[in-house]
Amino acid sequence: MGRIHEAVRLTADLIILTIRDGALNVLLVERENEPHRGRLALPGGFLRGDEPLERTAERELAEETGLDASAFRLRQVRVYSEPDRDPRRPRVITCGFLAIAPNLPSPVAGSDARSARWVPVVEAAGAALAFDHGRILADAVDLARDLLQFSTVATAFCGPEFTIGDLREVYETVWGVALDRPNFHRKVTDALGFVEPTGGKRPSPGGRPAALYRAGGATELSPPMMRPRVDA
Amino acid sequence: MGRIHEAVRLTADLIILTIRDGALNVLLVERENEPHRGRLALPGGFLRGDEPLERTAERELAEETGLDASAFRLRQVRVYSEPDRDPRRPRVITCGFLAIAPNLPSPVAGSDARSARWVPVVEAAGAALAFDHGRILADAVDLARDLLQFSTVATAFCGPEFTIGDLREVYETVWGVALDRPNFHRKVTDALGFVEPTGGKRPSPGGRPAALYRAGGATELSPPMMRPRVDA
DNA sequence: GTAATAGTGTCTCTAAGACAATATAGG
DNA sequence: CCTATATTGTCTTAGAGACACTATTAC
Repeated sequence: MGRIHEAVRLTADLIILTIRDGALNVLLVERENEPHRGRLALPGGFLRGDEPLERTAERELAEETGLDASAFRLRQVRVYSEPDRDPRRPRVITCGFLAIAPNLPSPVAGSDARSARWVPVVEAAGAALAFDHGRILADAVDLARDLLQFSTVATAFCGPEFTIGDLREVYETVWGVALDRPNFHRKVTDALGFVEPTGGKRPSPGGRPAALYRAGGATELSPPMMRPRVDA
Repeated sequence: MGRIHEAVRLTADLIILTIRDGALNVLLVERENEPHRGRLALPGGFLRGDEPLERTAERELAEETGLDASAFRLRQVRVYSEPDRDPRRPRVITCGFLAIAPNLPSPVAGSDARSARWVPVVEAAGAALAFDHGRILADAVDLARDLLQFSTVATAFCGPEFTIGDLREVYETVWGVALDRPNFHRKVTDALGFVEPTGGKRPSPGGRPAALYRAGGATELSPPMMRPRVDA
């Protein structure tokens, strides 16, 4: 085989999003090796042996967060193959994988990455992440915003039981808009398979207690949750 | 670097869709080399030197169709990295790129691929394509169907000038449904930036001549063109 | 005239959005 | 009682869909 078909190395980079303290957060690690040593970066790693790239992503997810990767649905964001995105040779090309996580108890129970921590997305977008991870993060957040519109993934940001108010806060946080409470409530409870009541209730601070729900069986959301028009 | 990070080779495979004789067609080539020699496959090729994968795709598009790749908008479908998808070693991992083309004059004016030809998608889905190209094609067609819904790419299936009827046939062909003519007409002409009239007309077979339009400036379509509900 | 296709008008119905009103808790 | 949050009700309006109707050509 000719040298013209340069061999490359592939990595899977993870964009693990969650909501903490009312803000969208992403899991970042501090790089311990060159290049970009000490910079914040998305967790990720090299494709190994005979695994598909999806398994690479699952493996890294488990290593970085200590969570069972099978509980998450990973989604490809896209491939990043600019020749200068990584100075190493042979070239390093990556694929972004989006994961949506509920609010996790400790900062991160992960083993491998002692330096892993949650960072608000607005803050991460301001910081200069390693490689082209800033761009990858932005693309993943865009994807997440679209997913909220047409699928039921919003429940993945919540725990096993949640209130309609919790779910509304997910939309408001990820989209950065305020939604009408009564209309949101009706829309969500009317959509088939989005949420189903558990029968339980949770007290609200100084108000009527909210009914608890769990995620329903549907993955597609129809009619979609319309994002309010942005009048530019 | 340890052997654990096996080097891989990357290819870009193209799913070039067009409409011919009222049917959705895809450009396929007959493989001239092993593996899968003689089988139908998507056009594509290896990443070369220091180019990004997008340029690989553009290059192959130009080589296979003779068309200027800059006239097309290529979209990543996704990465296919199953270890057994290609028997060659080192592993070959590919990324699908969707291209939407107007009805081209000759079968294919391409230079390199003498065996390139348009194949109806329904026929290609039945035939056993090389590698996992059947799956890639199916994913790309799904993506195209979604794009019609939320973007203005339908005009890319048409030439520089087209009638509303032409555009309606694009939707009907790709979605495989019949659409209401009056409602479609109003919807398209009312949407901002979707189409703009050229002032010209084109005679219809035994009917009132149709006004000609060209693609408008918008890329997003809002409100989206709703695909009729499928009652499974 | 008829046939065929292009385009307009109008009605119904679903669903989004605004917002009033009611329900249920803690103080 | 008041306050805060959850939930239901009601009205308005945008837009999808059905379909009658008009317009413009070829024959």
